[in-house]
Amino acid sequence: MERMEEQDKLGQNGQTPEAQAHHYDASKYERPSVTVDVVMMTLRQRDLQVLLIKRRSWPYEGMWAIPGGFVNIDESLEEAAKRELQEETGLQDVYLEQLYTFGDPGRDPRTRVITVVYFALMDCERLQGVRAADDAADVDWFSVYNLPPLAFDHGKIIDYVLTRLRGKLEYTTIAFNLLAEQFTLRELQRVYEIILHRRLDKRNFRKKILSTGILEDTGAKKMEGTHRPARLYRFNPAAETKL
Amino acid sequence: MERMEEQDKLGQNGQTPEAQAHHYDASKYERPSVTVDVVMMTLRQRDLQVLLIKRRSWPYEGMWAIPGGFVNIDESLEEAAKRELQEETGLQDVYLEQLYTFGDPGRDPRTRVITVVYFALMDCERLQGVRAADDAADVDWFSVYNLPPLAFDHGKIIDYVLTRLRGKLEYTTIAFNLLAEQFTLRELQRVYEIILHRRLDKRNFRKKILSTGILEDTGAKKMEGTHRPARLYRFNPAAETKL
DNA sequence: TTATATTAGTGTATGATACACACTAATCAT
DNA sequence: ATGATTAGTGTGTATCATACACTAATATAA
Repeated sequence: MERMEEQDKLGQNGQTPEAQAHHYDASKYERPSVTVDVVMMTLRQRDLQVLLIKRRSWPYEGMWAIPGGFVNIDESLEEAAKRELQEETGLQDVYLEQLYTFGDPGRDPRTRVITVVYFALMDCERLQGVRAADDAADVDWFSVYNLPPLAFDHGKIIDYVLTRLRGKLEYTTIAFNLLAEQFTLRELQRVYEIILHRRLDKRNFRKKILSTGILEDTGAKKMEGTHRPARLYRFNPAAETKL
Repeated sequence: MERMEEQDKLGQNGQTPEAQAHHYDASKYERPSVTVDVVMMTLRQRDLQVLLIKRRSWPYEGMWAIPGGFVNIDESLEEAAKRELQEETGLQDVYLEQLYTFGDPGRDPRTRVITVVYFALMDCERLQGVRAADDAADVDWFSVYNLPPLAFDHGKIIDYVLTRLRGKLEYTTIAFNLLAEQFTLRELQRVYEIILHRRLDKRNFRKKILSTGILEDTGAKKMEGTHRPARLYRFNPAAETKL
């Protein structure tokens, strides 16, 4: 009955496993590496897009991958994800959510890597210009509906993000993170349509959203193009009710 | 622009971070430990209960904790959780789901520990007798509605399990994992009532469950007590429709 | 054998929500 | 003034959620 050891995961003396290694089979306590990967998504060109980085070396050389990096010893997982986000897009204060942790041995042929996957949503207006100069051709946005060959298990990870995003769209206010501060109802509807990948009825959509009271009319209108101008709304987080 | 290193998480040569330590600030690559914790839940005595282990040493000596242990270098996270489950309850083929990964520095005062939390559901009939002899008083079942003082951030973790369990109850067939193969509709209703912690209307509950077609009448009846016997049903996973 | 206690099992009416569907309103350009 | 373009609006129908009370079948005890 190995419960004694299991109960007190780090042994009786509070030392790390390495310090106890001479008591045990050392391989038993060989440690996996921990990374965070961040799936960054935005709406561009009426499309749901994800940021990918082109790998320059083995393994999966030349394939595209989700950005990620090691968790430093003194930062939380979320801090690591935020750092990653900042390094890749220059943005802070972005919606960030932990998704799932992938840790199969063999998912990385080099060594055992356990990766905690976060996903981030940002509106592309804030993204304008920021890091636009960074077109060294090794980082780019791709449509989630038309992805290039992906390294590691990253295809599976993006599928999973999409499933979760669709699920949360129905009962949370997550969609607002993909829009600027002010937006028209049609723009909001387009967010839903692009993510759910199907048309929605305009009247029913407006009725449903407006009935929840999560939108505030700014009074302003969006004058653009040769047609009737649309009211601009703002998300009212105070009325954080369920959809 | 640190993208080069970030992109290729393990460096250009495929070696582990330790092997590269002389190139870098070593502390940057000091590695956290990774454990899995398994929140095992069952229905006993008309109550939702969780398995806890009493700590025998610092930190949190004498407090109760969720069972957990290191992830071995060659096993997947799920395999580690299954192993943990097997060690604590002797059961295999139990419902197991990854919940969330907790990794704040400081959540364990000894060293940096990132823990991937799984939760497991089991029916207490299978649990009968198994490991019943194991009453060394350092492992026991507790009502989730009346928990003892818990070590680490384990209170938060159990809260989180309960929230997720309640959410999934509404739109999945997760509840069946807490019952034996055959059960009456009243027993199923009781599972829902105990987890949601409120009374449900008998007629509406039966109507809803039966209308989904996920139950199969076994033909048998449960003869027990001095009252009308109840039909016994079986879960039909073929009709894995949504609730 | 009859009465009693106990839980199983059943239906209907009402309100709320989801869905399908087509025309008018306001602006810009010509 | 006209045409092109997108914004904005309401109603009827079907489906689903909810509230609610009595009869049925068994075991036990008188």
